[in-house]
Amino acid sequence: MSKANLNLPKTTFSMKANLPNKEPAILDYWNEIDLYKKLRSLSEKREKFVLHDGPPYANGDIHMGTALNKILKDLIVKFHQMSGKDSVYVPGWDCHGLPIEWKIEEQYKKNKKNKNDIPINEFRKECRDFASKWITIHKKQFKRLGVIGDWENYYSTMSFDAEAQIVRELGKFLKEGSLYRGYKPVLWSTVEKTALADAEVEYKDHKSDTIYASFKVKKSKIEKLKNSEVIIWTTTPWTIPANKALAYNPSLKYIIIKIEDEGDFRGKQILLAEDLLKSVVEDCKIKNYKKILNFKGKELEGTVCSHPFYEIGFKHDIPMLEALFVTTEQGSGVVHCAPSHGPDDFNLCIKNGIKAEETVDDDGRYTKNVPLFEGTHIFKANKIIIEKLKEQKKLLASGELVHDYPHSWRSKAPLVHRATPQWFISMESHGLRNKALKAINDTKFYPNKGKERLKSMIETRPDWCVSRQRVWGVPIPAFISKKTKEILVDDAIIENIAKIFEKEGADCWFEKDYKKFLGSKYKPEDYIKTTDIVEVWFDSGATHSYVLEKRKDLKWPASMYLEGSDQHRGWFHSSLLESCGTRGRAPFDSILSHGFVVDGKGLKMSKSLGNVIAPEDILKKYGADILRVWVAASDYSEDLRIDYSILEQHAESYRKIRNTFRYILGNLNDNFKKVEFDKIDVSKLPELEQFMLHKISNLNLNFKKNFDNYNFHALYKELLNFCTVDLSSFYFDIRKDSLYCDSLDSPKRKSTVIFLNILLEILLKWFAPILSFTTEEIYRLAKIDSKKSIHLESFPDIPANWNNKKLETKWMELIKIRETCNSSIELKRASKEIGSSLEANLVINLNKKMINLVQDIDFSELCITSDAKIKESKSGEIVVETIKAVGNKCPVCWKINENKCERHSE
RNA sequence: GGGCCGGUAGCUCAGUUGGUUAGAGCACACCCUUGAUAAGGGUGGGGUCGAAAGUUCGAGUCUUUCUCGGCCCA
Repeated sequence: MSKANLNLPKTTFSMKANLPNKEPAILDYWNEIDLYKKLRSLSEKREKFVLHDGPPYANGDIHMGTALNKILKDLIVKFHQMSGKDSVYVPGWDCHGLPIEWKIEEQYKKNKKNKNDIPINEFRKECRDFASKWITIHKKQFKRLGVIGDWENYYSTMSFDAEAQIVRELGKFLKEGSLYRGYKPVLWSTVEKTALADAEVEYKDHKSDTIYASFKVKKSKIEKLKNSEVIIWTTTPWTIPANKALAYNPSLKYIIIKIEDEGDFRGKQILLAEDLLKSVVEDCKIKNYKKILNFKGKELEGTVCSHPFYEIGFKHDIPMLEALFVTTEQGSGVVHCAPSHGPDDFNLCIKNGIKAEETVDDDGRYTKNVPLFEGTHIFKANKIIIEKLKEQKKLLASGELVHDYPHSWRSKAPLVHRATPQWFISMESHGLRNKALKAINDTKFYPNKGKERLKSMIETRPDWCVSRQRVWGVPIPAFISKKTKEILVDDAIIENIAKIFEKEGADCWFEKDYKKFLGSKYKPEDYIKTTDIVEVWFDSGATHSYVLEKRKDLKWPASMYLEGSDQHRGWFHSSLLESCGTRGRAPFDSILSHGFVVDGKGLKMSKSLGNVIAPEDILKKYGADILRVWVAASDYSEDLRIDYSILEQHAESYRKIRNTFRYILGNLNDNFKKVEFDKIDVSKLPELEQFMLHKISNLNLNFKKNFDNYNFHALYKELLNFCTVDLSSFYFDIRKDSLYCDSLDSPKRKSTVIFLNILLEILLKWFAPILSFTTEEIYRLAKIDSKKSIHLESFPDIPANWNNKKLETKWMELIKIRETCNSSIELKRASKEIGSSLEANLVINLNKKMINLVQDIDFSELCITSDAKIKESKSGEIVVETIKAVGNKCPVCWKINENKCERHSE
């Protein structure tokens, strides 16, 4: 061995990653070899793991949240695949719905076209094309992240199969009887005679009539309230005929006062919130009054009033209901509730078993459900109502108020909340709520807190409103009898509609002639075809039925649903309800939810704050593997912070890992030789290698444990620490001497090479799900196997005999001694006596017991010094002396010897 | 405004049922190396555990209030 034939590392694996350039080539390669197909045929007979993709909305470029979601999914899919499952991933898209409809309308607006002039199916086609366009774009963006899935056979909620199955699913609720027609307030324009979405609403000033009206108390636990009247304030007097309840806040303080002024209210007692007494007295010009009683709102429980128009035919009871939305900002502290004319009112009433009804028709006129006022237009009703209230001595005051009020963006006309006929799925009629709650109990949640979150939502949610008055969606496949007004319930018709949709898509529903849906059994002239569409949460909530159940490569239920934590109210929620309603259990075995992406300070990303980072920027600057590291290293159970300094930290870690691989490859000269793990005679290896195998064995146990709990950030950290602490600064540093300066046939060097081969294979596999591109680069460069891709591999089986607890105890001691040696060397270095540790000789003072433990250990090897001697001492303390080595520096191994170098002199 | 979740070194994260002086890696500083070299090694500094009050012999950990942030609802 001479200086000329030193075994210095040599590799074609570059130190610089250059990921933004290299990754696309690897993507091409995966495409070329058809990796997804290979994965499937490879794992044909294995147990399935199905992560069912929650469909993103096919609209707009992906953002960090979507990138996080897809990468996290890909991590889990790959981990399961490599742990021996058939881990199938079929991406999907959510396509129907208002935002796309809205986009198309915007385009019309720009071109001065009117939506109403366009045939419905022409409009729907444009929506479909729009969604398709975005699916293509998304697909490319998701693939770029390294996500492997069945991109060619993705699913979408607008495929004909999906549209047909959504009809069948709805049919099941219809047949069961839990799908019913009811009423619910929506924002309505009486001018355009249509419902408006939030995005179509403009808020601007509007002058409203205001009134203080009174409701006589009929029944109460509070004795003094029995002769009193409850005061309400409203800016919509015309809703008074639709009043069904009054709302109070249980935590507010209320007061009863007696009015002593002349007029309709002389001698009457009225109830209001104490905090609003001053403003009510002022508004109503009450001059003389007496305070009668104070009490907490809670005591109002069970109080019932009668309608101000009781005497003229409004005989129904008006219960007082507890509601937190009642505040002391304005009014009287009691809110008048017309469930047909306000979302708050509606929700409160439905919770208390009071249903909304159709009180106002499309044009804005009272219906026959409103006695006395039928046919009157609501915009002309205020005056009449105020007059009637006065007549009934129930009007305390009236006035006017200019305030922010919703208007139609198109006609600029003021809007109203109006109860319109809607389709609901009952939470109670067929025990849906209980089924869903049980299903939650049977589901595993990661993190566990998701369980409570979903449960509390299901516990309190009202019936599910599944209809929308829109065009871009699946039609509600129902016919209503002209004669009996009953809904046609017939399995054969539903199946017939579904069959037709399967062939033609749902567009055909909107064609004039609907005879073909009814077949020969029913006459089209006897029925009205509904024009509502299904709300999109039902579309996506039913994906399990047309994706998981229908596809042979998948299974029902899914192993996992994985989405952002907002989906507890979204997809998790709707999927759970849909599936419990139709199949009696959840469509998933487990749910994993992740937090939101926020900036480096924990603030949400927004254009106005200027803290938005697009995945595209990161891909250009760092590459997908860095983004994947960020996902793996972050704790997804909370919000995930990201900014360029955070990314820089992760890029730094990546470089460390990359250099770990580079060291191994260099010392193997890119020449990997497969080692059969269970054929190694561990006891024949040097103790250092035995110890490292033990480390691997330990790490493997933690790797599995962390994967079982989907604890990726812990898993990644352990891998990273292994690279930096155990390998780079310990094992690699020590073994450089043997690798560089021992002859190729030296047993120690050969053992080292065996270990490096083992290490390379294991590390590559462990890192593959995270560093999908980099591990593939190495896998191909080092020709690890003929399998064509690292992603076709499985995690290594670590032989049980690699674990060696006894050796670990011993080596923990050795490492402690090594640390003391380093401290001692550092002292000499600081005083400039030595530079390199090879310029040092060590004298290590140990007690008898320790000496016995370390007798076969060469500390000059462990500490990379020229010499190390052990001296016996009495004390249990480790004391190390560093002495400057004198002699000749061997030109080969650089060790300093008084005599010739034993290894490197002929 | 309400419900839920969270705040531990510059960053990413540990921190058991309350119990020594709160840990790791990265980053940083200094030194060494120049045979992993736009690499590698060594040593070291750095925290009022979001704030305050309380319970306790003892609080990062339990209670209350406040504050900041996130999601959902209104």
